[in-house]
Amino acid sequence: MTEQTPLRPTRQRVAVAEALASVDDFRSAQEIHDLLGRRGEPVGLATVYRTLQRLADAGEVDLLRTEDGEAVYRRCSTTHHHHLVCRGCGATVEVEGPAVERWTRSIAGEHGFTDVSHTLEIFGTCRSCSASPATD
Amino acid sequence: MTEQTPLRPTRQRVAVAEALASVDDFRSAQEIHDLLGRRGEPVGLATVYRTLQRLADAGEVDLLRTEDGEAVYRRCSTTHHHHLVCRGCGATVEVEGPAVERWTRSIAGEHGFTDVSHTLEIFGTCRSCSASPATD
DNA sequence: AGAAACGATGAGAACGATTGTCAAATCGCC
DNA sequence: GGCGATTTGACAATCGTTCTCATCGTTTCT
Ligand SMILES: [Zn+2]
Ligand SMILES: [Zn+2]
Ligand SMILES: [Zn+2]
Ligand SMILES: [Zn+2]
Repeated sequence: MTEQTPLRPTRQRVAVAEALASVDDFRSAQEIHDLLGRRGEPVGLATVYRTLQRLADAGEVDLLRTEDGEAVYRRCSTTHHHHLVCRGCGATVEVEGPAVERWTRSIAGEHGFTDVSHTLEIFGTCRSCSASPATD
Repeated sequence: MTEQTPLRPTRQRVAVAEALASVDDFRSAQEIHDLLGRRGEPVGLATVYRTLQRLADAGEVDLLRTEDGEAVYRRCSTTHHHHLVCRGCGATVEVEGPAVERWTRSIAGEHGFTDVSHTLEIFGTCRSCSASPATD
């Protein structure tokens, strides 16, 4: 349906994908851009943005917004899931909750809503962060 | 604890609060600012931003981020709840789900996370919007 | 009342994330 | 080896939001 032109695996796109694969938490476009620069395979900022958007649209990476609205991306499993994210270090755990899925669908149905989607993120302080006060 | 100086009910603050009370869906700071302007009681944009933040901090309004990261506010009930929002017209329904609350807490606990909070929003197309194709 | 003290306001500058522009580089293919 | 289509990246432009700071309104002395 929303069929795209098959995208080309350019050096830049590969680099962005690898950068994402090499970290385990959510990163912003700027962070990826910096990471790549430091790593010696510079990719233009605009290209990083474009690539991340494509990946997100294609469902290959998850996108979420930090509390101050910044977009951050993460390479995740492809099945539907949610995230448990540490506010301190960003450590992320993918979680699933069939009951929640059912609940959102049914409550939306009760109110006559169709074409339903949802966002659900859980934030907290992970074990190691509650041990060490904060390396700020 | 996070005790603030008791804020003063200035004309501007009252106006912002009334504007929020007069609508039933989520609105951005800019929208509130425009609304007030049109309504004949102009309030500086910076003041609108400041006021909305205060209200949100005080828990008197709910804040959420649109898909493109913009902050939008709504006067809501003061108990913990979530939202069912129409992507077409913005119509909003407050919903509660004790089971979800329990689930998030327990899953976070299982992973050793403490100090847990969460966000959960449901989006869909409301009855009247699925009837009329879209006034775009 | 008059003055100091202090919070509150608003016009405009500053900011930071994101997107747009467009000429130059790269690729697929003949 | 050339050509049109795609992609890139330096840079400008946008846009929501925050900051600055001179000014204003209240409250609190005196
Ligand atoms: Zn994920
Ligand atoms: Zn889900
Ligand atoms: Zn609400
Ligand atoms: Zn909840």
